[in-house]
Amino acid sequence: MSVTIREVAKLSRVSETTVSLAFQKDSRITDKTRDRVFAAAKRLNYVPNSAARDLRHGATRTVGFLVNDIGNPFYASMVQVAERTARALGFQLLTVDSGWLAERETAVVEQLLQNRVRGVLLASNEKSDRGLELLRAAHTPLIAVDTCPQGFAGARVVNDLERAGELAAEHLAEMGCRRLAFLTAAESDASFSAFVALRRGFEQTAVRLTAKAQVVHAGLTVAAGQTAARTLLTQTTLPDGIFCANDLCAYGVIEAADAHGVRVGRDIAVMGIDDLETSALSRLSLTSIRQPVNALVQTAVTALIDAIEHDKQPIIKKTLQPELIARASTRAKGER
Amino acid sequence: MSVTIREVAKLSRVSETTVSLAFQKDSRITDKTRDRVFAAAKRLNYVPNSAARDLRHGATRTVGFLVNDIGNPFYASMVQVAERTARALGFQLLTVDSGWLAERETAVVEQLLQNRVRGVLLASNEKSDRGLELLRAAHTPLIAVDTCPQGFAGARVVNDLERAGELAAEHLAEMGCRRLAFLTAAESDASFSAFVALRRGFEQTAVRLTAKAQVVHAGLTVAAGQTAARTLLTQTTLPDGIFCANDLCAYGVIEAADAHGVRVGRDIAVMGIDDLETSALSRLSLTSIRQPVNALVQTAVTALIDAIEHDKQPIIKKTLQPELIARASTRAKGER
DNA sequence: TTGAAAGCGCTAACAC
DNA sequence: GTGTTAGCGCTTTCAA
Repeated sequence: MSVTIREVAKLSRVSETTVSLAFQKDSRITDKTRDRVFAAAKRLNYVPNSAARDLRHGATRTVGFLVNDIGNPFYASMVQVAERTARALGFQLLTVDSGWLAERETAVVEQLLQNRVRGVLLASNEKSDRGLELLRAAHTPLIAVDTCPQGFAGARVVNDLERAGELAAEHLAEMGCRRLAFLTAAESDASFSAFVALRRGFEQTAVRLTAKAQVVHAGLTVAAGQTAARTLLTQTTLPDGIFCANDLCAYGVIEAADAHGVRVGRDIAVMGIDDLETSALSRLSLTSIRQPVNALVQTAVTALIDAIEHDKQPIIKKTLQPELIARASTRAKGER
Repeated sequence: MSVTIREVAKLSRVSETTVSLAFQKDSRITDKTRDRVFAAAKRLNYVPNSAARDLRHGATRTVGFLVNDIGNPFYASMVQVAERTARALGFQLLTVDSGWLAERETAVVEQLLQNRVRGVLLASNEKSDRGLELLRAAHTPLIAVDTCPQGFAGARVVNDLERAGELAAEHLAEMGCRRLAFLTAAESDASFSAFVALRRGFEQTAVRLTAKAQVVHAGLTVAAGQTAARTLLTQTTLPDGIFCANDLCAYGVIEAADAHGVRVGRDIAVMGIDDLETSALSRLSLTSIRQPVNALVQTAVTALIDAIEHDKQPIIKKTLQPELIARASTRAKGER
């Protein structure tokens, strides 16, 4: 197969130990020997085998990251930050994608365990509890990021999504809206804690400030928002303030509203959450809620790796505050 | 550390061999023994250690994917498709992100080699040749996807980006534009083959149909397109047809044009490439070039794994054709 | 049908 | 400062 330490040892006329020590920059090795070893290694294109090293060490230098949908820009940027943070701390990141599916979630958790990841970042809300069970049974250090699975008592670095829901309802009420609606994820995904929290915050505040809010199962894509909004806009009493479970969905609502001749920001207020780069474009100018993704992921990865290095369970419980970014899609009545 | 095959063997009162065989569903093991083994394994929460397995086998079941920027939706969706395709074929995917940086590119290639990936999908255009050299020295099966590094003679499944550039220039010319401009990546990244190919196709066709095209270094983000366009729009003779190296950049151009009172689709035509979901929104309605990402990645991963399974180098050379999606951002003079 | 033993590539005692 | 040796968890002859 591939070049081993043995061949490097042979070529540089030292023992395997010496080669190993040279690669670990052990101070016992002379510069001269080290150079000889490195020269041989380079000539042979030797690359250490991490499986062998890990096996010997009894531990890897890998952390896992479980996300729902890596194709979604929100998760993709989390993965990017996580990878860099982990790398800077000497760990590699193994990202797996559950695709919002229970069965795949267990499959990928199993994959992480087979790979003996030292810790796991959880940004996937469990459909089943099986994955969590497995991780717990393995005593794998765990940190929930972004949102926290229902009934999960462990460490977390999360966005205050209930507060985000409140912010949304408060803002819409303040802008003069009286018939609020929340467009959440598809029926099958709406039980995920993120959406539950958003909904709770939104509904409670809506009830307090205006009236009972309508909840509609839409989805997290432009197409889903569009479809849901089409139905909504043909109702006899249409809502005048719509909060979507993400920005993409809100784009779909805007699209449908435009098509129906309903003026966004005048007849109806629309807002989302995630604050994607495109939401700031003046043509969309979507009011959104920004989540401090970078800080979130950096904090989580750092805490996770710290726990790993100190051989303890992570205990961090941090809640980051969302920020409302008001734009033209939700203008006050007076300004209309 | 973690539970090993030995403990499962002990609990189920068989040898380690039997446990191993049982897990491989070897036909020599009786159903009865198998059940006993599985029961014990479950009780102990045994999960096989893939490092040990791989070491013994002398080979992993992992393929690597090297991308430039996983935060970019275009790459993110490639990763998602690659992961699923690989999983379906019994391989796991190890994704690494070069961040467009030469040094990181070599670092992550080294990481892939240490992990003994059996093959690599290359969607990162090399800044240095070092990464490629390493991979070649290791005889790692390699397939370039999306675009092909300069001077790379190996297997590839690519988009015909030169043709994409032609399509863009042809379309703009047909729409009546006479002063074309190409907004490419930042100076430091513009030598990547993808942008070189786009530029070549665009310039050659522009020269043939209209006049010499202007080339401007912008970048691949909204902000970059906006900045570049601001400069461009204050020129004495501004271009009337702009082709951007991706959709995000084009959004930035539209934003700047709106701000300058230059009417997109009337005074100026703007188009991009990638055809992001948001480009179809009527408020943006960005003409773009669609690349068959799913087919591309599926084909590449399948070919790569096929080569791996048959212990040969991949030889596929496939070029997929881009498709122009005309929208309102580039309307014909007559329709204005 | 099951078990004993060797070895994948590497590291860490321990000896020299 | 360098070498010898054992063993990480697993699979795979080969023997029983």
